[in-house]
Amino acid sequence: MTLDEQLKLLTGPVVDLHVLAELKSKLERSRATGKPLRVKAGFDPTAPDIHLGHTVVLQQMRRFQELGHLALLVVGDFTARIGDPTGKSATRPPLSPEQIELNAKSYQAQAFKVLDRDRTEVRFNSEWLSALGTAGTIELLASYTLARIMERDDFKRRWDEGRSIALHELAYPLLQGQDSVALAADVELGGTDQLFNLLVGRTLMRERGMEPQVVMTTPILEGLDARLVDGKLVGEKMSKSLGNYVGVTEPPKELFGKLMSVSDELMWRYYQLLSSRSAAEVAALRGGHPKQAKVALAKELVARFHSPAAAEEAAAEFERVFARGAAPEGLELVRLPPTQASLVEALVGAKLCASKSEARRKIAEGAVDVDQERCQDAARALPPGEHLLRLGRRYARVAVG
RNA sequence: GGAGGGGUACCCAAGCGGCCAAAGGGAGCAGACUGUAAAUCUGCCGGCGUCAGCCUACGUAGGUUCGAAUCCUACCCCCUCCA
Repeated sequence: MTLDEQLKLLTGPVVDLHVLAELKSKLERSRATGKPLRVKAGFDPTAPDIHLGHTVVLQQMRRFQELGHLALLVVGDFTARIGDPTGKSATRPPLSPEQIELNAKSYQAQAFKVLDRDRTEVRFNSEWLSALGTAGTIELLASYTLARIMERDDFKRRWDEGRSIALHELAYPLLQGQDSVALAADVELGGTDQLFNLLVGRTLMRERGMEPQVVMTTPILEGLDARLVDGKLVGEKMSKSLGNYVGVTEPPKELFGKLMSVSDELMWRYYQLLSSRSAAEVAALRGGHPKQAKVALAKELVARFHSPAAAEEAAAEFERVFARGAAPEGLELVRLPPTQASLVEALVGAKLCASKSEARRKIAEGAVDVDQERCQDAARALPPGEHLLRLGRRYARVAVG
């Protein structure tokens, strides 16, 4: 791959880049010397489960790995005691060491679904930050001024609004920057909300007489409900609390189904930020049928977080259930006593409806199939034996008697 | 401490004595359409009920009234302004 091609690959999904020329020369030098670049990304072990949004940075890291570079995954076990104030309106409570360790473990396990383990170094920042000591800490703090720290938007806002800012929070960007110094990072990656912290790392390195790291930020991933409005993709960020996320540990069927439900526009966004496919491959998919592209994306991600076999299975099941309208496999048989042999009661018993009233309504709406045939008779009784019920996309198998 | 505004169903939000199980929007569910979706259109959207009706609901507890989400009293909780 030529240098220009590499640059194109690496900068494609990136929002902020400081500084292109430096990235270029670093890549050139690496190629000439055969020495891989040290590409750093840090995370706070504060959230135990990660979703696709968290993997955007990892995916970017992966691109570097594929060009032969080294990923430095920094576990902020020390800084987690402070809590990154980014985007937070209040001082955060510190985590217990046990919780930090647990989260760090699960995060790593999930991160390696994206990263190449052989080209990754996992480092805990307590390793060098603990060793800093009081003298070292003061020295570190001395290298930055309050005015510069207060340039950061969220600090400034909290200050202006008269909310409290604890002194240790001001140290967070410096400690993160110290990570870069300690690791002699060539590049640091992070979400756009990390820009300030990443740039502090640059400054700090320069002040220590080191070659400053290149800083790249990746976009915040839109959630599943993002839609096209007036030709623009509009949507909240993916987050658990908004319920528009895909967790990387979700079961294959779940993952596949959620990805198939996104709008076409969002699919292309996901391709850009989450897929490992080359630009040429994606371009080819754009020329084909959108559904095929969506299936390919869903398969790729299920394969990544589970296995290729699981991806094939999920795809086949999806095709069977949704495209052909068949009942899914492995349906649990719900047994009903003969006294509850009415269709209405069966729908409730099989948990397809929350109440009999709802069941009656759904039957009247023509939403219910009994043994593959639509039934609009709310008074219908089920004869003894097995029956297949369907309400919308959900099925249930019931046995009467 | 003073002055005011407000608490309505999953969420936002109208209603301000009967026609209110409570407008409208969002979310959700279903139907049509499709490429699986999205967008769009349609229906439903407290519970029970052989659909007449019954029960539970408008911060909490009482009261006035034939009748209250709507009026009164007390209490709890939020928010804004002044000090």
